[in-house]
Amino acid sequence: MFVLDRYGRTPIYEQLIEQVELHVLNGTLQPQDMLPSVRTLAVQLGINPNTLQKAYAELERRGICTSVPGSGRFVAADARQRIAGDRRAQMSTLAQMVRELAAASIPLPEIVACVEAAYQGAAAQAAEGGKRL
Amino acid sequence: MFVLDRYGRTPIYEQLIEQVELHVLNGTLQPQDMLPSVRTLAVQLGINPNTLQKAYAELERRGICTSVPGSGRFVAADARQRIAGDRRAQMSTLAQMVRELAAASIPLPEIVACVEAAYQGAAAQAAEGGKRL
DNA sequence: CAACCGTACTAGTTCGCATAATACGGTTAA
DNA sequence: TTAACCGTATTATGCGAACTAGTACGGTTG
Repeated sequence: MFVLDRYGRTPIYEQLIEQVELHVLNGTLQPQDMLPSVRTLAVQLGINPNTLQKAYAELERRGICTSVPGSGRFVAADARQRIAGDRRAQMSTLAQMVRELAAASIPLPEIVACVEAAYQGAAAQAAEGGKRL
Repeated sequence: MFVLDRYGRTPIYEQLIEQVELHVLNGTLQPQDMLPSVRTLAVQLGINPNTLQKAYAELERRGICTSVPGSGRFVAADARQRIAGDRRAQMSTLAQMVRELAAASIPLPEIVACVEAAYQGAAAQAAEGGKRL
């Protein structure tokens, strides 16, 4: 359910945040679902519980999940909307990347084709995920 | 000519690499142009010569510039092509980002519009730069 | 009561980045 | 030729972020 890159530059806790969000977006994690507990998932991934705690705390700060001490941690009802909102704001990053490609004289159609292909691929995968529900 | 962000997460030496490449792409730096010397630029930017050395060494490894000990460091003849090639390879990163936006249910037309706008903006800026040469 | 859950805190390690200081060899021009 | 540049190399150091380790406390569940 979670795959970590131990050697990249992105911290583990950010990778965890990213992956939880992706699971929420593609429906693997639904509202009210319980997230794996700090201890069990830490053991399963071979990382320190504190690292996981940090990721969960950040997810909670973003309103993507809520914690119930003694019981567990659950996906918020409006988690998907919150994440989608954040992603929309992220589009400025996409724009920056496109500007750099433009500076490299990479033709616009090539970029657009790449974008559309990626989008179609993701949409297909989402449809796959939908069947599982 | 160079602007650094001292507080961001990206290392200074990577920012330097990025900016040199951008200057090559937009024509501020032309083939055979001499790059600022390690010492002078280090003083000018208020950074350590070693940090600059690291950036220059990486640029050289990529074949974007060549060093002539005792004389200076110069932009390679095919620097622009090399950078453009690297950027083309970078498009997988762009695709990944698009997939995430797709997962967030952000409509494709919205993404494409953003891409085209960014591209047009960059193209316009490139035309501006061209006039200066 | 036992076995979970989240939470909090302190301490210590590791690693990359940046700095500091110094030294060596080659080129250029006065 | 000598001074003033150039690139290059080496060693030591400081620093902060990320991560680990260990421990402790309170709440919930069965």
